Amino acid sequence: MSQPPERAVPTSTDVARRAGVSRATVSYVLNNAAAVRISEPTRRKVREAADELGYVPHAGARSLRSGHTRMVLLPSAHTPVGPLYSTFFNELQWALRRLDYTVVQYGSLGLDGDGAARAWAELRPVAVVSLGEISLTPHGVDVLKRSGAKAVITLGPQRVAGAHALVMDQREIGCGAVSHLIERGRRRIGVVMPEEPGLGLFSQPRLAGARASAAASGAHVEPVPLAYTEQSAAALAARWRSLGLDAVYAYNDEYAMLLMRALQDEGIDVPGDTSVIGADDLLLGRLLRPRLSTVRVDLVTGQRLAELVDRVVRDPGGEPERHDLMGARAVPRESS
Amino acid sequence: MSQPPERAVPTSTDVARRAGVSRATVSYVLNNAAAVRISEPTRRKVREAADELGYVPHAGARSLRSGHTRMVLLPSAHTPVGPLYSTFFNELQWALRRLDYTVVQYGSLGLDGDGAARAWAELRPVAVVSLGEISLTPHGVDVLKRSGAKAVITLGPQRVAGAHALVMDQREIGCGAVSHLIERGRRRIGVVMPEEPGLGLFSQPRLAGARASAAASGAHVEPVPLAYTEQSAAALAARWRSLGLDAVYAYNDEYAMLLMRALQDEGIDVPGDTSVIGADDLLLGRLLRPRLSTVRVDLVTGQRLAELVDRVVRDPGGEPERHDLMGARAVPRESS
DNA sequence: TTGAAAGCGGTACCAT
DNA sequence: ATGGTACCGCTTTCAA
Repeated sequence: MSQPPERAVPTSTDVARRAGVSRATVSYVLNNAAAVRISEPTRRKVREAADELGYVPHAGARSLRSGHTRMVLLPSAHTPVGPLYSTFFNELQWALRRLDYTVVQYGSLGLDGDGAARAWAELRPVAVVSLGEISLTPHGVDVLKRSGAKAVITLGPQRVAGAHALVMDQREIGCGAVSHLIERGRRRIGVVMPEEPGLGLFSQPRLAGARASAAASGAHVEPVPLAYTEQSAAALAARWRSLGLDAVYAYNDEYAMLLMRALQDEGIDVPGDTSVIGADDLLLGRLLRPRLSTVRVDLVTGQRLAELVDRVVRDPGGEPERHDLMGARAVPRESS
Repeated sequence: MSQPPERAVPTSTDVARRAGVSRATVSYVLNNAAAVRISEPTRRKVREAADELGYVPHAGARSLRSGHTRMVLLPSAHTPVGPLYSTFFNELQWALRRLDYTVVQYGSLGLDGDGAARAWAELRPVAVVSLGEISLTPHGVDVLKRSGAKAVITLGPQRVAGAHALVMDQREIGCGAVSHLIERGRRRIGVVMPEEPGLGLFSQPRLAGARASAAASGAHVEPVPLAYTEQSAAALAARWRSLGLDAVYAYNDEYAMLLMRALQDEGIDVPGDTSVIGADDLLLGRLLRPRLSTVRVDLVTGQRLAELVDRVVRDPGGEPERHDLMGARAVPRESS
């Protein structure tokens, strides 16, 4: 099929030569240019030539000429965990494609905020939608905008100067969890803080929300570190009684399941001795006994976010908006 | 920060003017060109000017000039499920970046094989590593190679003509699971087939492996459709006894956990009446009682795959190789 | 209806 | 040590 002898990549010049027309005509035909009328026979010749050569236009050359792209760049450091994010992500990509954008995820693992922004800017995306795993600085936002990005949108716990912010206030999750526990009469509440790196952007605001909620009713909140391993959970369970807590909000359902099992193995009754609540409403949480209470998060739909991206791209003039996008509500089951 | 009045994107010409040098010098300095010697004061002036302007080179223009890119494109349709894939994915991205590649995931949801290949080819990636969620055709491979891709690597259940194939033979998973069940003395084995779309590329070969393994010992294999919902699991459990099966390999741990719980709720003893085994070795599987047996999959490390990509890019001449990359072995716990 | 030509931003050869 | 310049592939204006 493909010879080593470096077959040259076919260009529009090759197509033109093969079809016996000029490069201009090739461009007109292949882009269905409305402004000019090209005869049907010519169109066919051009298309055939392009097909036979396996011609594919060079996106870089095109963007160089036109001065813009239709690329929406989604930075991704850790691929987002959980079905919540992946559903959202897929929706967003699908909706953006329908709006005729090219959606590209840029793996930015191991890049700092400004370095990442520079790397993204090299691709001249028309929009950047950051899910907040990588911390975008105000300076990074500026670099992107100077490089031609019409829309820089952050979707995360905090807003960033200069960017349109879709604030997913993670505090609401911690708040919802702890409020529920307090309603259940709990007063000394542990909040699991995952030890895994990269989760701080989520766990910190969740803790803050938990604190706020507790402060309002004079309850006590105690951060509890936990790694996502059985050993770590067992160790925590072993010293659980000494902590004197009567409830725990365990970051999300996965950590909650892990901890709940460890507590049970230690002979601690859930929810009798200790209430447990997670977050994300994973199906698996319903399989445990007692069924895991959780906080359900209502994320913005990918569809709506795609529409916002498109609106900002078309009219970049507007002031950076701030939207609150997340609703969180406790779903009591049996573990609390 | 950013005015509506369309501030022009700074180019190397702007940097040159501001630094009082030529564009050539700017290029030399910013790329640390070894061939030419530029005085230190000039270097500083150029760098300062670039900084002040927020200059970021245009990747498209660069690739146009140089005739190649360092982009490795990873098509992604459904973001891969499970910690196995995401770990692998992150490793791969990280390792490729260390080799100085730009890693980009291209969301291809809703594109057919050839359309997708064309879309990818427009970006002129130097390599494409397809995880097999999108079906790459031989023609698609050819389009990519003609557009300059040095390496087209498929990582999936089947090989594709023209591409280097890293065959992850999913059959081994089904084979490992069913062999284990047969060793345990089981003879009538259900194989869960997820009803969710997009999983067929994985579930079909797993079933084939299960069949192959069963045929060798005269055991019976029965495909059992199951959706990832509690209702579906309950319905299946309700008619379980009528199926007359004494074991089930449930695609992966998530489906296995779901089904095991439903069977238990139906009063069916696991593993007494029915053995259950999953795959992927999720931590959560160990939290259930009985602990879930599973098949652990040893995927190629991202590091090694990155090295292969790099090798093929540097020496594209070689014949498409075929590597077998996956080892699978049963991890018996308590459910089988 | 079609073609010639300029120019987008960056690189690298060849002069100076 | 630095500058002038041709060229990469594509689009689009203008002329024929």
